[in-house]
This record gives sequence, structure tokens and C-alpha cells, in this order.
Amino acid sequence: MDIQYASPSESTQRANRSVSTVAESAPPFDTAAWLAKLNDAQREAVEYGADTPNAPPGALLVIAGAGSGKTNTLAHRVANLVVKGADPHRILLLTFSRRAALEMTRRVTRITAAAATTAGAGAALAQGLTWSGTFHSVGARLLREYAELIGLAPAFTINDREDSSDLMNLVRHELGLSAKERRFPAKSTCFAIYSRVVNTDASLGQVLESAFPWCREWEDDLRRLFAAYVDAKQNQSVLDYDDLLLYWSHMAAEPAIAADLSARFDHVLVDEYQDTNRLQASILFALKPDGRGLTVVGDDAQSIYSFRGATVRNILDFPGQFDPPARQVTLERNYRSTAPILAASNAVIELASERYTKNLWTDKASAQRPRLVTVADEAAQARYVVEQVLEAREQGMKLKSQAVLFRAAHHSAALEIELTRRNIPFVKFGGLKFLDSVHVKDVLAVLRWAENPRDRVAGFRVTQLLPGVGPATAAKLLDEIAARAGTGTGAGDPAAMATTAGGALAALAGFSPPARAQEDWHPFVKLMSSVYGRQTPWPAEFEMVRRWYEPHLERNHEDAAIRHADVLQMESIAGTYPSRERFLTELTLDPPDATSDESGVPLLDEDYLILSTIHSAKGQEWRNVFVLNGVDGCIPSDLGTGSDEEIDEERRLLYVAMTRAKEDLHIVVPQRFYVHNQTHLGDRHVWASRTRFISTAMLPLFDAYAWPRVPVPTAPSAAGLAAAARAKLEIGAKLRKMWD
DNA sequence: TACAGACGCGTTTTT
DNA sequence: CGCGTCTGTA
Repeated sequence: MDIQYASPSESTQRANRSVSTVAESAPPFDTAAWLAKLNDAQREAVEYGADTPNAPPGALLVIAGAGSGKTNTLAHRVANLVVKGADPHRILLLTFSRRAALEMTRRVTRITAAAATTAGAGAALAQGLTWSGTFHSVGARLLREYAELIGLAPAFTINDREDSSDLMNLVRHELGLSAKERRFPAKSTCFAIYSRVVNTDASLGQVLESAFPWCREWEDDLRRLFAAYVDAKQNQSVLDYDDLLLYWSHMAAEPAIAADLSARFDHVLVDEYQDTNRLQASILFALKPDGRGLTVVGDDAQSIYSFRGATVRNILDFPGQFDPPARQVTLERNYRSTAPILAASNAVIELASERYTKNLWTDKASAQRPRLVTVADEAAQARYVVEQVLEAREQGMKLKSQAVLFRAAHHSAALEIELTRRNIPFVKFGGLKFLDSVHVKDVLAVLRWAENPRDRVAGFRVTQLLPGVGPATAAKLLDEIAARAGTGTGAGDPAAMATTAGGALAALAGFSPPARAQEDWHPFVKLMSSVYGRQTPWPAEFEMVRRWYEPHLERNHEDAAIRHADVLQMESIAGTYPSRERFLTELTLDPPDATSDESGVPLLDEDYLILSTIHSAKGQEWRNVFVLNGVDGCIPSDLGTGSDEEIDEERRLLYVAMTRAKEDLHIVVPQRFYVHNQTHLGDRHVWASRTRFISTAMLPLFDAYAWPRVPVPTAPSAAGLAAAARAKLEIGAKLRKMWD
């Protein structure tokens, strides 16, 4: 989808033609040339309001279909604003992931560099693009800046989902909710409910009704639990993901801060707007109430994050939020995929019950229709993919240009085994994270506790690493620390934090540990006193923590060696961050999202195949794409067929997967696959049928065949059939005899 | 109170 | 199958 720069002769012509539109005072940029290769709609999106970059007009909505050059257009818009005189420090660019943010910065740099008469100017301009990141990471940064104004400790630590569930669990125990006669919802369910209430701006009752009907009976207890959970977070100076948005939103609504906050940014640009939720929208409206300088880009056909509270209404209702309504530009020309791939993708999305954008078009002709490949089972599916991938590589297509996509992380298990067996390097995106393993979490917990002695979840975890210390002892110790270190309210200044650390340390040193922990207690106190007192500079501190952790790792895990390698890897990552706080924050907000087989992450310059969940594949593209398990039960997932909305989201998911392909698309349909423990009967296989999203009427759009291609079977002879029937009878009789 | 082992339950996608 | 929770024992 990259839009190439115009050849010199072409750009000169275009430049001459539009030179009259460029103001006399235009900076030394070949302005027209670098916009020449954009199509009309893209150019409209890029140039809207750019002539008055410091007094921007009302909001802009760009509906950008898959492969329509969305990233490129947004990057050009940012570059153009900067070129026209906008201050890059005052541009806020919100993207979906850290990866997307980096990509955007890279492109803006390249574009401005290409446009600038001197390359140095372009680089300098883009380096000024300092406010670029996810909602959560930008929120964290702003909150640290304004922390003292809003009664937050600037050294707050951030809980990831696991940590948040753990805290929810601690609170649940304290309230005695775990000892109910009827089973109370699990900690992760409680947290999911809480998170949904926060993100969708709905009441607890509504959320329970619509998304967790089986928990309705617990509404009162849940409300009590959530209140206590919020208290606990505040006492411990801990924020969860949702708080980063929630505090930001409330801060932006506070008149005293709102003016300052919104005056900081002349332009706010948001990518993937279809996947934002109510809370995020409220932040935007608070930042730019009249819409001036606000640009959002997205595609309602690619909305796939409603499970996270995202609502497609955000993008659909966006224009009407402002008076006059937002300007709307639609990008419908696809630069990525061939016409047959696009035709099939369009057909899939066309059957959605609600659609808003028009069909995409392209002029990339190709004779190759997308393939719909039927294979016997998951093993055959893995073999098919491997063979096709290798064949494509033989013909010069790098592994990196090929990707295998799937609905759920575990769908790639069989393939991963086959790839490992055949020594094909791969990197997997999505699914279990590096950070989810216990040993990594253990080490991080020590660092988090060091950063914030009031962080109860961290302390709880760390203390129990010692032999002979369980939940009861840990709780006792943490109570003493809390008593001596005070609560988090009103905290914030370094002196208070020092008091907290001092109190925590005194409690640790004065604690009489259980007999079994005697020996380990002193080294433990020594470690904590060093980290609390910041006696060891970062990143040497990490090494110290690691050395302390090693014997505990050894004792608690059979496979300590493998885990130890992970810890060492983390240590090298730690070295690239300037401080403990930055390391912790960024690791929590932007965890490394790729895992690979045990041989370790391939070096960046090596060639490797991409495996990815469809969700993680968003925004990416490859020449050759395989979609695994194109069967009902996987796409759509069995778990996502409750309502029409859910089914539509599953359909969009398939659409997103298909539109990642540039040249060749394979949808693989195993006829049989195993379902684990779905019934009391244990594992069993089920006969699968093609995904409902590819109807029989759509089959002509595909090249449908079975693999391996078998020769047309010859009819068995009558004599042969008779013999076979006889054999079957005899075997049956033998088996029955075993039990006579 | 800690911990090992039994048991039973659910099981997607992610900042 | 893998995880979390429960039970029994030291």
C-alpha cells in the first residue's frame, strides 16, 4: 500500500501545475511534488485546514478502507502540517499500538525528509514529534506530569491485567466474598466486569444485563467489591490500565486543568478510531470540545475490539458531535490487494447486517483467485502451509513476506510443531506474552515493589517467594508495612516517598519471619534496603535483583535453566531503558508482543515466517497470507455467536484477515479438528464445516480445491467391497469376544 | 500455616 | 490440557 514517490519528471510537472496554490512565504519544501502521488481523496484529507496550521478548522473524519493508504495519508497529513508551520511539539498523535506509533514517526520523518530541500530539516522536524503513542502511554505520561495537582503520587505503578485481577482477588478475600455458599465470580471475571463498566460508561446493572447475565445475582456484592478495589488502588498508589484513561478523562474535565491541557496541543490525530471506546472518545471531546484541530481516522468495517468496550458508534456518530459537523473524507481505492482478493473480501463484508462504507476498488488485476483449501485435519493443514510457504520461498518470496493468521492463539499449535520440526524460523504475535510467565512476573514484582513500597500485589508476590512464607505471613507483613508507611492519599513529594520506603524497611527489618524463612530473611532485607534507598544505579540494580532471585528460581522450578535464560534476556532489555520507572511503565504498557520457538527470537536481519492472531495482524500486510481454520466454530468462534452484533464482529475479523493479503490468499478448511475436553467424554474430534461467512454463492470467487490433490478414485470392485465387508464383520466379532 | 496432590472446571481476541 | 481451587497432612 506504500504510495511511491513520483519520479522526478512527473513531480516537476505536478509541482508546476499547482505552484500557484502555494503561498509566497512557503518554506523551502517541494510541497506539491510530495503530494502528487496521493489520490484526490487522500490529498483532501492531507490538505484539509493545513493552510492555517495554527488556527485549525473543525474536526475531520477520514473513513479509510483496508489498504487504502491510511497510514500513509495520516503520515502525510502530519508531515504537511509540520511543513506548513505547525509546531511538532504541539501535535498529539494517538495510535493503537506502540508499533503503529513507531511506524508513523518513521514515515513522517521520511516524508518530510523527502519534501525538504535539506534532508536534515526533515529529520529535525519529525524528531520534534514527541507526543506520539497509545492512549494509555500518553495518559501515563500526562498523569505523571499533573500528578501532584490531582492528588496522585507521581511514582504510581501500573498494574497489568494479571496484577489487577490479583488485587481484585485480595480485596475479594478481605470482604469475605470468596467464602460465599454459592460461588462468587472468579477474580478475572470480576475484573472484566469492572473494566467494562469503566470503559463503556455504562452502569453496573446494564453491563451485567448485557454482557454477564449469569452474575446478575451478585450485583450488590460486586458494587461493594469495586468500591473496595478503588480504595485499595488509591491507598497503594497503583493504577490499572483503565485508570490511565479514567484519570485522564476526569482531569480533562476539570476546568482548571482542562484549559491548560487542551491548549498544549494544536492538533490531535487519532488512528484506528473504530476501535476506541466511550471513555477514549470523552477524552478527545474534552481536549477539543469544538473539534478544531481534531482528526480521526478509521474504518468501521474493521472494528474488532468490542470485547474491550470499543464501539463502532464512536466513528459513526463522530461527525454529528460537532456544529458544524465534522468534514468527512472517504478513501475507497485499495492499493494493497489484487482484484480477486478484494472481490472475495468485499463479498464477505457485504453480508454484514449493518454496513456504512462503500466497497473498495482496485486496478491491480490478477488471474489468481483466493484459494479455499480443504484438508483432512489440523496436521494436514500444518503440512499444507509449510509446503506452500517453502514453495513460495523457492520462487523468491521471503518468509517475512508471508504470514499465517488465526482466530485464537492456540490455533497455531500444530503448525508451530511442524515448523520447529522442519527448522523454519518463525515469530508469533499475539497470545501468551513473555511477561505472563511466573519468573518474569516475579522479577518485575521486586522492581515494582521497589518503585512503590505500597504496592500490595507486588509485595504479596515477592514475600511468598521465600520458603515457609505463604499468604498468611505475607499479609501480616504487608499490614505492618502499611501501618508504618502510611497510606497513599496526599502523597506525591519525594520526602513522603522516602518516609514510605523508610517505614517499609523498618517493618521488614523488625519482622520476625517464620522459622523456615530465617536464613533467607537477612539477604531479603538487604536487597530491599538497597532498592528502596536507590543505592545501586539502574540497570545494575536489575542484576542485583536477578542474583537475589536465582536461588529462589532454582528451588521453585524444575526447568530453572530455561526460565533463567528469560530473566537474562529481560536484563538485557532493561539495560536499554534509562530508569527503573521507565522500564516498568513501558514494559507494562507496551509489552514485547512476539514470542518464538525455544531457539530464541530470531535476529532481526534473519528471515522468518510471521504467525499472528488476526487481532495482532491489524494494520499489517503481506504478499502471501494463510488463514487457518476457516471453519464454523473458529471463525466465527463458538464463543462469539451469541448475538447478531457478535457474529458481525466475527465477520469483520475474517474480513480483516483476508484484506491483509497483497497477492495470494489461502483460507484453509480442515474437515476435522479436535476439541479439547468439550464434553465429559474427553477429547474428541468434530466434523467441521466451512465458515458461514463464505456462502455457497460466493464459491465462484474462490479457487476451491482439496489438498493433497488426490487422483479421482476408481470405484472399488464388487468383490473387493464384499471382502471388506466380511473383514469388518470379523473384526467386530473379535472385539466382542474380548469381553465374553 | 505451608504445601503437595486431587479435583474439577472452562477454554478468544488486548491496551 | 492447564490452570486455579480445595482438601488433607505435616
